[in-house]
Amino acid sequence: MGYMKDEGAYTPKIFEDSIYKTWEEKGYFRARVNPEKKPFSIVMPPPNVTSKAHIGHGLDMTLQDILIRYKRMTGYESLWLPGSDHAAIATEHKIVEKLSKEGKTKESIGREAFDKEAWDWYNYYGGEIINQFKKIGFSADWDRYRFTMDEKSTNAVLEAFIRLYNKGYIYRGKRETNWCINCKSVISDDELVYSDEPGNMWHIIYKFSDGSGHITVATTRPETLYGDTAVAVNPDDERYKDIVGKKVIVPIINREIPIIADNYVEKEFGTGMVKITPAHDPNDYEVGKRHNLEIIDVISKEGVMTEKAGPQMAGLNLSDARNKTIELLKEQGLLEKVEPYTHSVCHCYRCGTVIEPMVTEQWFVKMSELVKPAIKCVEDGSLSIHPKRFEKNYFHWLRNIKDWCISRQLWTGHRIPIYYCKDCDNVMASKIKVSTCTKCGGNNIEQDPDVLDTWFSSALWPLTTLGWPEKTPDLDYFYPTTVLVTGFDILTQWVTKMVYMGIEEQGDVPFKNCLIHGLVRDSQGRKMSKSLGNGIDPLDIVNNYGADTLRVALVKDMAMGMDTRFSDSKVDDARAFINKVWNASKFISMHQDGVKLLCPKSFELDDVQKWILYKTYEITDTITKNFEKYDVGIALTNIISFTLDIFCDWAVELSKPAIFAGGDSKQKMVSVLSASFNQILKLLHPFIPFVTEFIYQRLEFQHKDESIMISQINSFDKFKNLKVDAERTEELVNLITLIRKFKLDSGKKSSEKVTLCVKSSDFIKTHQAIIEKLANVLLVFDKESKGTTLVTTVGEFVLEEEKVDTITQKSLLIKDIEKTKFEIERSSKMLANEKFVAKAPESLVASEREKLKRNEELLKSLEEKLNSL
RNA sequence: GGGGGUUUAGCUCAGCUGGGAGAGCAUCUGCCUUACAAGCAGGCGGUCAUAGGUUCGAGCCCUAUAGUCCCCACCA
Repeated sequence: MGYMKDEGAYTPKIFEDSIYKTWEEKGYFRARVNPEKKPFSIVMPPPNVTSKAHIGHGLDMTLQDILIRYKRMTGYESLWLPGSDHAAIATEHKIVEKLSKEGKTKESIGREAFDKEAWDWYNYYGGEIINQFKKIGFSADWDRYRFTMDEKSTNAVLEAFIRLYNKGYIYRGKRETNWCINCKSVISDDELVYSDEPGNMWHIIYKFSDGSGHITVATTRPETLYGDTAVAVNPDDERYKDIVGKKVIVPIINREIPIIADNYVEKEFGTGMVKITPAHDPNDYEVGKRHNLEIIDVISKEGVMTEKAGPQMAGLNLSDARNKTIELLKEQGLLEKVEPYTHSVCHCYRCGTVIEPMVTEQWFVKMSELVKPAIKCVEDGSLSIHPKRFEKNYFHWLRNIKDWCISRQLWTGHRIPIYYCKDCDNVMASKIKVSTCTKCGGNNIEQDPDVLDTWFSSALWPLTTLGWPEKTPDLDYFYPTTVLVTGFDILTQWVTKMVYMGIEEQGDVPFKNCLIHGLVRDSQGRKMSKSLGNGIDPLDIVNNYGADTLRVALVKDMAMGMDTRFSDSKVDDARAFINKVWNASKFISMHQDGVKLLCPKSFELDDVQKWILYKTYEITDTITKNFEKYDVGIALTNIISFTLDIFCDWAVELSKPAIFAGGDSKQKMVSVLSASFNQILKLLHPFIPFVTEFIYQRLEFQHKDESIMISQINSFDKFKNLKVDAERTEELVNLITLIRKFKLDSGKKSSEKVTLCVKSSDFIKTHQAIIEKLANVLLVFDKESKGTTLVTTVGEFVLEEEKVDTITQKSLLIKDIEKTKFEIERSSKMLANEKFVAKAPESLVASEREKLKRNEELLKSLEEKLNSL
């Protein structure tokens, strides 16, 4: 088995692809309904079908894969359910773009041909991101791959719509909505992006209709004045008390409108007077409703002025309309002043176009009732959000929720299953195409032209992927799923929607836990964005350094819910770590050569072996606890530092004398090291699946499965009781460190083998070989010698020299004495405090007493030594 | 305007139900010691943002202040 000796350094390229292929062929990713095991399930947040994997997917999916793999190895039936999303607006944009290059429009080819285009698009891109995910090692059950537009999903979406419609939760209504004149669709409040932009505040004169003077109103959008139906003041505003109820004339179109009083107006802002344009401002719309004002829409859905704006404006685009309006106002002397003013403008999240508030007819989901159980399930703990603080965001969102606008004026997506009879105005909801009116029997039927918001299907995702609305065994076994992993940015956007839909349609939460992580930022802490060009392609990292390196670089040092930075140095760090594991495996492999492994329980263990096994138990326990808390990043840090600081730095080094001795002692030591390393590989596997599998296949273990992926992590608690014995090795480790430092302090090179004289003792004799090798010294027992001396709790070590270096010796002793005195003082102070002794835990007091005693003894020896000089 | 996060070594960040301040990188000093120079051994470096409070004991809990970041609402 010595074939790894010559394989050199860690080179993931050689094995990652073929390992993944084997896993897939063996069907290890597949989950099935298995009553023998407890289910653990995660529904993958579906990436856009047309997108490429970015570093954010990298983190999100890696976290999920880590959980899935860990649970698979700890006795659960582990299902990771993958899929992708049709991302209506994004896809529609791209198709329209493509058509326009071909000189076509969607209208020119018609709805049916457009659907075909969309499907071509999905199919063209469909596999791409999934293949990328496979490169990163994700162990999703690809056989269950689903798409939000596939037949089953579509059926589920229509089913849910109709159920909600029939229960009265879905209604159609005219509302002030956010209109994107580029997408030619309404977008929801959640899809707005605000940005502060410089503009002007125009102060416009409105004359009283009775000729008794004028008022001045300030506006940032003069072109909307044609839609004004009132001017409002605050009812408590003393300045304007007398004019409420009077009429003013809207400039240019010379329409008469009333002055009204409404609390919405702030006295201090601007002139304290607001022109009210219900058709094109959400607040004005509300004011208009309260005062029964007429709604005059002066901007069309195409973004041009309508005829209602008057003959001079009709047909102009918005910026021309504004310029023309200003010009006319100036001519008529109705523009009092202009001042620069920065205000926040909302844009379409997709195309960046400025949003026009507009009254349109849309479909809505009524939220007031749906939201109640969604709030309750987090309050009562049937759904836990990790970290807990994100509950606040969750509650705040749901408690302030508005009805959800679910219709989009697009062609991409699920078409709303509502049919209108043109003859009798009957409205019918149906999954299948309606051709005859259920009321009048007429055949003049039209389907609603709109499609559903993409989030509507996303909201149902945990249900649809498990087969809902059918009562499938999957749904029965895996629902509610165990945990949903996602970034905090879509906690409110998506998570809340799944929760209330899941409860409404299936009577239970869609997932019992929700794990929230942060954003991946660049090395300077900036968001990664196309415009900055600071994005990192995860596949580049995979190609250059391996998938395992990418995964570690993403997850290490990451605290859940916090943003994390990604940088070259993290990649280097990750790679260095994996290389270390690789080298450790070479060491083990080399010494396994010709050795028949024994079960560590089958022979008498020495101190070092007990320590190795106990420490392995301890790390297993720590990792288990952190996984239970979903502290994945901390679990990784734990296992990394165990591998480096405990296993590589000490276990391997401590084992060398026994191994080099050969024979029986080698056999036992290699058996113990192998058992421990096997456990390390398993604990590491969820994080670095490829390299652990590669190594696992090539090493010998007492119990070895076909693949590490399907092996089980045992608790190792059969070694839990070795704690006390293991402490002797801790002492040994401390001693070696002291001697190493002593050598350097005494002016010796670490490479120089020096002779130390020491009084013989069981402890030192037992570990002589180890001390000599690891500290690079030669121990001579019970020989009188003068020389610089190291005083320790296990004896004095004298550097054999002809002459004592008194200055060095003294300074060393004084340093040690000071340190020890400080320790003694600390312990004494604590123990002198009656309240501490009375109130602190007993074990803590006891260990403090123990320390005090030990240090007092050490101090005595140190002082004796000093006095003797 | 409302809400939340964050502030710990030069840098990036961990830190468990409160019980002696941690890691990596950087830096300094030795060393190619038969797994590993992508390495090993050792060192330097911190008033845990500030001010109070609770406690025998506070990086951790409470209050206030400041810097910084985010979310929500939205300014005519």
